[in-house]
Amino acid sequence: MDNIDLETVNRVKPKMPDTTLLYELSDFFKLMGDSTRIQLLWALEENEMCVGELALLLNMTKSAVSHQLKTLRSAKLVKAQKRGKNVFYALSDHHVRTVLEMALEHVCE
Amino acid sequence: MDNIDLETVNRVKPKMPDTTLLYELSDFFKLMGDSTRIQLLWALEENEMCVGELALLLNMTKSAVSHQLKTLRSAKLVKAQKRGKNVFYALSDHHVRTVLEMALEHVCE
DNA sequence: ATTATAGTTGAACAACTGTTCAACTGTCAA
DNA sequence: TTGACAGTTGAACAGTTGTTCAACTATAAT
Repeated sequence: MDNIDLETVNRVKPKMPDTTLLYELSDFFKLMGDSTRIQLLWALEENEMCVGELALLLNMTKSAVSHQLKTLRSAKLVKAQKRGKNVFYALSDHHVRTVLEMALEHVCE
Repeated sequence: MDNIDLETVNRVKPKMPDTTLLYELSDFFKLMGDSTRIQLLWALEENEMCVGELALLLNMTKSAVSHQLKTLRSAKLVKAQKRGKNVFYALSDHHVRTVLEMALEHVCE
């Protein structure tokens, strides 16, 4: 006696995402799953800004902001450009806006 | 002497999301930021399934699956229905599919 | 050259997260 | 009623994550 429908399981199994894609997907969502990083992306959608400006805007230390920018940068979501003493950050991927808007639609209902 | 452009900061500040929305957004992304939960949602997009079937499909213990289903359920992303000895889970929000597809598009490039 | 500012870095710490394990509830069959 | 199965639950554990702190590099101004 077995309450499991093996047919269903076997039909769905090949439709599951492969491991690589799966981890890319969850890594992307993990990246967005932090309020500081969302704020950074949100702000940079308005204007490129340097670390000090972002720190002032979010009321955080430059160190904390810099750490998170590094994370976003290594995920290729933002890019950095040094000008004089400052390092200016800007969005490098305009997919970000779309995904944020989709999530907003989901959350606001 | 101050290298910060206060005008930019003051212009962007009012455009930032308020605290509540911010946390709703990041909580939603946190929810998607786990490969097990993505697999569960992905599978349930194909068919409602009971805990045992999902555990078999993902090659995990029923306990682990149950814990994650509880998380998804309290976020209203899935709903449960008891039938006999089994508890069948199904998607309760078809926004999920859209968001997953958007993220897929982002990741696959 | 010296000093001050902008930003980065790594270690440390606390908080959080996902899985496991064992004990438990509830349902069906014999 | 007894036993087996389906699922849930909470505690415990290890692994991860975000911020802080202090030390550091690099650029610009005097």
